[in-house]
Amino acid sequence: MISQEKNPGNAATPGVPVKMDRAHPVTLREVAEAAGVSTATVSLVINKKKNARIADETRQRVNDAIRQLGYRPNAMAKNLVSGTSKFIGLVADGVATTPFAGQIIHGAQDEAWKHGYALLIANTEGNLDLEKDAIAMMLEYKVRGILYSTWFHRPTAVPSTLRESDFVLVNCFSPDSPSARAVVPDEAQGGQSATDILLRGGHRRIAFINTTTPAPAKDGRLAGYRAALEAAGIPFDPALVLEAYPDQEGGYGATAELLKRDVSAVYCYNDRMAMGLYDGLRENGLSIPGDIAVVGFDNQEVIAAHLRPPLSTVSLPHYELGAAGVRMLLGLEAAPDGAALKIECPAVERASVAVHSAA
Amino acid sequence: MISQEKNPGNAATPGVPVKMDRAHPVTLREVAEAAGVSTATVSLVINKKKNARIADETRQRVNDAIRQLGYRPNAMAKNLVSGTSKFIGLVADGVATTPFAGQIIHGAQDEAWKHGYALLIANTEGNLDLEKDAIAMMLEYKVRGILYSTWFHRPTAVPSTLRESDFVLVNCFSPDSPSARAVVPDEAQGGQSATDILLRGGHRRIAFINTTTPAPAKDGRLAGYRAALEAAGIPFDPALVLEAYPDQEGGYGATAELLKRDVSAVYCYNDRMAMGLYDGLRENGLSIPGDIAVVGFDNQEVIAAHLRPPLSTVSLPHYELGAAGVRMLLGLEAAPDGAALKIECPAVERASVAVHSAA
DNA sequence: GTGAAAGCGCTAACAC
DNA sequence: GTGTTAGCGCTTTCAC
Repeated sequence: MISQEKNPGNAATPGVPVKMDRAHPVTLREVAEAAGVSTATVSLVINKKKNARIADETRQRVNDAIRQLGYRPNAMAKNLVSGTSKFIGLVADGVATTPFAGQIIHGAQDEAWKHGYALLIANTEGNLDLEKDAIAMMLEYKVRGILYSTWFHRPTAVPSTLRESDFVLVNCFSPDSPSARAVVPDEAQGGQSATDILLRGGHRRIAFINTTTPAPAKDGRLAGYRAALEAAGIPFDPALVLEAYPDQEGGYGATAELLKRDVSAVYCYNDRMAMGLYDGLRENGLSIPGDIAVVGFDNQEVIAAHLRPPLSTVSLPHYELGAAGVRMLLGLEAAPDGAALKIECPAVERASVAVHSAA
Repeated sequence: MISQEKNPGNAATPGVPVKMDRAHPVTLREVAEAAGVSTATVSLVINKKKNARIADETRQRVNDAIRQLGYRPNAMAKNLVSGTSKFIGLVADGVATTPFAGQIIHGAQDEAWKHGYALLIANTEGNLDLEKDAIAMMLEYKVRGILYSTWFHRPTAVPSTLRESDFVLVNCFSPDSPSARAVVPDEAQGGQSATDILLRGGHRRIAFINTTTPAPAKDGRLAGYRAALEAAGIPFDPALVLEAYPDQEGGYGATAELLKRDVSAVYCYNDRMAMGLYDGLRENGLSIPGDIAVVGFDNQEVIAAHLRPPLSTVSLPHYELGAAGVRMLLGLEAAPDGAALKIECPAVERASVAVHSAA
């Protein structure tokens, strides 16, 4: 066991609060005694109450005592009195696990903090018992509300205990209780933006390598592709839509099929597929974007920004998802139509699509 | 504003706890009244006190009342009484931001949970004011202790307020206060393991592309490389150590220099460099691992596992760092020598090094 | 201007 | 076996 003093050498540093190393932390009552006033007065000073008619001299004495003793308010006591805590819970099925989705935590934490709330997190890794316990814990801490988030965009069931509190679904939605508030990425708009990058590059025959796995993203990204084509007056050709497993190997494996399609550009379901496709294309002696232009989806930084050439793609707005979740929870924002709030997936243009020489 | 009832249709579902939609949640006192016993009895039943001599029939009535009313204990009140909370704070300078370091949160959360603690997190993004506020908040919530973590392994200063609580440095260490408990990755062992993979592959002339940026990792990984060589009886040749910026571009850019060295294997400071090097090698018509074997460091999943060929590397144990941090904080584990606890960086062998045909 | 006192929801002595 | 009661540290009327 390592010995570790809590306040080494404070006594030797004049002017610095000297916190006694007592078992019990300094209480408001002790501050009051030290300042020779009542606890009520100290409370008023601390909370800077508007109509607090406190003599400047008194206020001064109290503040001195606070500094002297190194007083820290006890948030538990505070919350007990007020009945509500300043916590927002975040239960995640794996956002901490997966690389970029940690941004949901980040966005939620920033936004929560901005409004004076602290984040209480729980990673359930999909374990339902754990999830139940996590929610119970948050309920017991009287959280202001709970953000229930999934690491990839998908439908989900709302755990019944979640209803004992305010809650917002983040990156997921509940088909069973459509009235539940939710915030999700706008997959269709993203798919359209991705396709638009290619369209702006002058391409007309554009393939889409979709995923084989069913998901809102699969449908949404395809819908966006079709919408973009339609807006550009290009007829949809089902033959140009391939499917593959959504990772590097899938993208690589789709190369041969793709090359039979005689296209000048490809939009991949995600960046990982694009990464695999890069390899496949290269092996066939094709250059990007010269011979074929490529866009991905997700903007998975480690990959997209550093492939050669850097990959144009569309960003999955995890940070915004977390932040918007908090705002919805706090009633600062709502979906216009009462359905899920859709967050934009912004295009990120890099070098995998040549700039169109305006012909 | 969306209307959202908290307990839709409960009244229609017999057998399910009917939680009134009252402003005030159900209290222990109300449970006591409903069950016709005193609050003390209810408290005893809830906390399953060992020496609680409660009639089975009474216990039954209490439990029924609890279920009936949908009672949830108020953790704030509980903690107020006990004086300590069941929180562990985690302040991070960016673990939620960077891809894989979110695992620190994950590991800490799992381990904390295992011991009955909840995680209170704060991402400071390096902002010192925010950091101070975050620590203050945690102190006010009377956390059991604080994990102070950095997103990459580095020396750090210990904020003075941190000393008001128990704390453990995670993924960082304090040169100024060596007595502060800390847990860090074992870079030297990792470097040695990485080099060993190559050695076992039968390689003798092994280059090391180190980073240009000063960091414990830079020194440690080099030391490990030298130790492995020495253990294998291979003299250290400074000419085989190159330096480059630690990303894809850096690795790619180092290709030319590397090829002048006439080596059969390369150990890269990190996976991103290895990824860039793959491109460089390929452009020079060299195959991996046939012409040249490569190992990386970090085991950045999205990259390492999906390059072609998949990259052999060494894992940065972020999850373990977080978990060990919690254990140290709780006094369940300590560094043997009182210095920083070093966590192993396990080798992850994939296909970028050929298996040695035992000659 | 400031203090006394009630009470937030719970636990733990100590009665009976 | 079970009830009474005194706080935990704080906020908040309401007196003075």
